[in-house]
Amino acid sequence: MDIDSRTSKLTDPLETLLGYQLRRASNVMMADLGSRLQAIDLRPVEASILTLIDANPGCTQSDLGRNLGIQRANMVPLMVGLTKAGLVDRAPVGGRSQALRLTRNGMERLEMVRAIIEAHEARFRRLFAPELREAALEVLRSIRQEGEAAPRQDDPEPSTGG
Amino acid sequence: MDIDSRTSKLTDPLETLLGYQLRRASNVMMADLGSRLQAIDLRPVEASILTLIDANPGCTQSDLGRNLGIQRANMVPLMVGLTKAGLVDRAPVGGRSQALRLTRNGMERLEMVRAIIEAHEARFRRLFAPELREAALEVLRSIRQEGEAAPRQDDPEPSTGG
DNA sequence: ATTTGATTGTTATGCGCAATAGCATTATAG
DNA sequence: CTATAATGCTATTGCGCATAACAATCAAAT
Repeated sequence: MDIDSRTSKLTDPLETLLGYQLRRASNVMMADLGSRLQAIDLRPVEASILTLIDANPGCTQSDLGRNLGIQRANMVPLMVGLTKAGLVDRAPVGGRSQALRLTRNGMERLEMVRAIIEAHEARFRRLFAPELREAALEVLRSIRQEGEAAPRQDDPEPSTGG
Repeated sequence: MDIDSRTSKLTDPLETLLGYQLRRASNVMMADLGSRLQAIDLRPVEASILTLIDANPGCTQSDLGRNLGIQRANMVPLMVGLTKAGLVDRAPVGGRSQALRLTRNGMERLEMVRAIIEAHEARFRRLFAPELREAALEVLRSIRQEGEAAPRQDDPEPSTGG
């Protein structure tokens, strides 16, 4: 190898890989959001769930799972937690289904979530040239469709997660 | 709620969030790469490591960790695995450090990795309008810098990971 | 030259997220 | 009515990442 063998900066052939950059950028944003949400004792997934329930009162936890790409099984402890925390109310609706709604506490918490998310998004949105913003979101959505439509040969449905 | 209460498609206020879309897109790409790499018995992290060692022969595993955003402690089982698999060679170099190099097997495997990554990247790169490609990578890199530079108040160094 | 500090590889351990398989309950379609 | 499907749930596994601590070795300071 060349000159700076002993420094810690390596030449990085991964820098040009879309998948790699996407992953690291995503991790950075998740870390930022996570640390902000800690202040109101929520994790990113939980914030997503509150947001979704508010926009779709009466939905079931299976609905949420499908939209967020979370397995039914993994939704259980999540919803139990939010319910015990008094943020979500579950009302039997016939069948095994339960209609989900935010409690008053849940709505108040959601307001804080909104403020936090706004600050968080603003921090990073400013890195995008204005003309790029909408286009970027659009491309990201198309990547999702690409993968969720044809997960390659097998059937291993998405992993995504809220 | 409105008309299609009972369908599984919810109205999704998260669609416009950069962080959310980034995360889901990243998960899609990781899933795709993961399933492809399974064919040659490697995981994405391992493929990254092989790539990095090849580009920086003689580097240490701490170097790799720093570049990939992986904790020293978590590098250990990774490198043990790759070494036992006969893909990487570790030679003491003074101090506790070990100089890492790909074995012949490692180089052959890396060739397969390259082909796989190329196909994988091509699948998704085609979703980007050509003018967007370089700009997009650049923005993603800037997001990384943003987060790795100022992880917010505390010191919780990045989580990223290869 | 000896102490101080930093770095490297390592062990152990815990937490969070996601996947799988299986089960009981209830609604719906034939 | 019966077969099918969907919902919520349990249990278990594996992976990724974090922390704390430790021994070995080098580098710098006094």
